[in-house]
Amino acid sequence: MKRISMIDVAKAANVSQATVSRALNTPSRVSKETLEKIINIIKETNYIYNSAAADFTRQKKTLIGLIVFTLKSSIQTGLIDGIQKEIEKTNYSLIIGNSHYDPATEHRLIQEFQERQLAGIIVAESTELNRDFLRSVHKAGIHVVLTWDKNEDPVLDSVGIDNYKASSDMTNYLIGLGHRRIGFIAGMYNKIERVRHRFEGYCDALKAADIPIDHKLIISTTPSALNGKIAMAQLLSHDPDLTAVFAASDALAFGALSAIRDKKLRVPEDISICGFDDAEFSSFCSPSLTTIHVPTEEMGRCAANVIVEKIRTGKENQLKITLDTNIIIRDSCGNPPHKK
Amino acid sequence: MKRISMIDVAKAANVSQATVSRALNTPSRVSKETLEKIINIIKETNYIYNSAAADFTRQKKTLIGLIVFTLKSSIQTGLIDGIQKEIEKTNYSLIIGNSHYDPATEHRLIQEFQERQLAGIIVAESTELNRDFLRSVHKAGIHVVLTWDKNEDPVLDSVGIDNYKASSDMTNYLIGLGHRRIGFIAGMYNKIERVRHRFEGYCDALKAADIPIDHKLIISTTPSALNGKIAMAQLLSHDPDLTAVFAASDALAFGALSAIRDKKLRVPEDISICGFDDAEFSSFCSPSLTTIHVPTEEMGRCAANVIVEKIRTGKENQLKITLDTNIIIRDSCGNPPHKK
DNA sequence: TTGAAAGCGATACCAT
DNA sequence: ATGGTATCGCTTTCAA
Repeated sequence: MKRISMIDVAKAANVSQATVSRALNTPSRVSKETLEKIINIIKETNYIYNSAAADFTRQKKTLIGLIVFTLKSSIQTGLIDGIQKEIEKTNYSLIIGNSHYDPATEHRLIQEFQERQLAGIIVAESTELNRDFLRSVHKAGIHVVLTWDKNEDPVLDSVGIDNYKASSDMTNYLIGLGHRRIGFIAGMYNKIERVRHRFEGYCDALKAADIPIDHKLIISTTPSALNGKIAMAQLLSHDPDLTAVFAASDALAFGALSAIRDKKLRVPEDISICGFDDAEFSSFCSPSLTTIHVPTEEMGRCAANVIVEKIRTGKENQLKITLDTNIIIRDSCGNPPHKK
Repeated sequence: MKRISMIDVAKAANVSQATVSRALNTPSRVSKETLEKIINIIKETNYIYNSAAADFTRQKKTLIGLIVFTLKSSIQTGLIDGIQKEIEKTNYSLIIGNSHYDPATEHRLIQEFQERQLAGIIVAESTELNRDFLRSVHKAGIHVVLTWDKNEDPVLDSVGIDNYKASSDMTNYLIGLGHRRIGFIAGMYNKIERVRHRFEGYCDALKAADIPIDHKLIISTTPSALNGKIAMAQLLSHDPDLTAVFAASDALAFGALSAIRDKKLRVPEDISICGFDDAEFSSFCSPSLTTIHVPTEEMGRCAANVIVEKIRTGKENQLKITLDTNIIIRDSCGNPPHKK
């Protein structure tokens, strides 16, 4: 049993294939009777329109690709959700690739997306290693939007937040509370630009306050509650003078809280903790977490809108959008304990 | 500037297009010199292989669709991550649709996927309303795998867990601890099959223990920490006799813990709480959460493998796979307090 | 309003 | 090992 195609419908309706195509795409350009006849035949025959063939003929895909580092994070999920919500309003669909923090995988995904002739690619955090490649893809006519970080790329569009500033603001907040020995737990800042910017924000804020940077207080790890707990336990056992820790993601901060409880210390009386992201759980944990709110969903929506707009208009102007973040003060930070 | 196509490469290399195609797909069937020549030309000309056109010609797509109810849940994320990890080992790509709990949207997505000629569709929780449609899609040659629930569908494959049994086991555990007034907070069991099965498991366990079902103790809401908190606050203010609450998702349970803290009650001394899912945060919150471990990632991997296998072999045998769940006992459940 | 026909970019069968 | 060519299912110009 062969699959029914447009030509079969045309024959059955005694019209040309062109007319069937018009009936489906621009019904206003077909007479009422013909339209009705065609619609009926389609129903009778269970004809399924082949949008893949249409894309092929039109020489343009209706797919947009998204590349993320990981899917296991509420933060990425918020972004994806936002992107999805905007994309689904259009006739585009979203195709997702996961690079697992690996530049080579990311490269492969970009190439694959290019070969699939996608209309556009949103990259949540490309490593700088692939920037040249992305620029060449962009030059070849596929729209590219970088997201997550306020980005200096001279060619590519970007939609992100100012990770550096948010991080330095938060560090200053801790300094303002009186802390001098402030630990820092973060993702892999050697690999991920936005995390590096957070790290730089932390360092520069300390420098500006004449606090020396102590590398024993800095831990880089894969962001997860478990790793946050491990990192915090390590800091606590090595550094009795520590009075505050800035965890550059809420998942890490959440795990850190658990390590502190295990040591029978109190937050914020004995030690202050703050996070970065404003994940859903952060306002419900105990104590609730002081953190930086990141508008992940809005960021996703914005990135999606930018790329759809670019695809539709074909404009070449570069767009750089930076969304605001702000410190959400809750219960996990306070003044440092008095020296014993 | 026109895009370079295979025919251009062929001309430049003084061979036929067929040879270029062979060079790319089955290099062993091309002489060494020819192959080399072609490779060079490709590099020089920056030719990009058009896999969309190849899919079209071959009459089969290399895309697999996934439909989820929501992306905002670590549970869905685990599933997606698992699917992704297996899919990316193959030459298929994953395209994601979000139905937002809406059957009509789900219907639209299924249709869209069918029109895109996808090789297969994984549906994380279709509403039963769309089962007929899915069966027709399956009949039309697109492989379909249902996931999340042990499923009785007579035609479609499924990979899931036994939500009913897990839920009744957990309820029995609470009953075994001595609880008689057990609240239940869950997602929308009227709309989602797996949640309904959890609800039925709870009800049947109570019945079996001769505990009457009290609808004032049952709340249905959208799963999130916030809603869990709201629901728990409501239960606490209406029902002073309540000694335990079974939240049918960890996010709800997490919010419930927060509501209990606000009332200055202790867990588990005053009230026991258990969840469902075993989300990452559940072992790090305070108290750590007794819950049901769901192998989301494995479920995703398994669903992906099933669909890829079906696509490749074209086999028609129906597969029903049920993965095991188990109760993870942590610190949030205990015996009920003594009657005052 | 409708039809005829070219074309999109590859694959794959059949020859040579 | 290589080439010629029909073909996939649709869109789109040009004519009628």
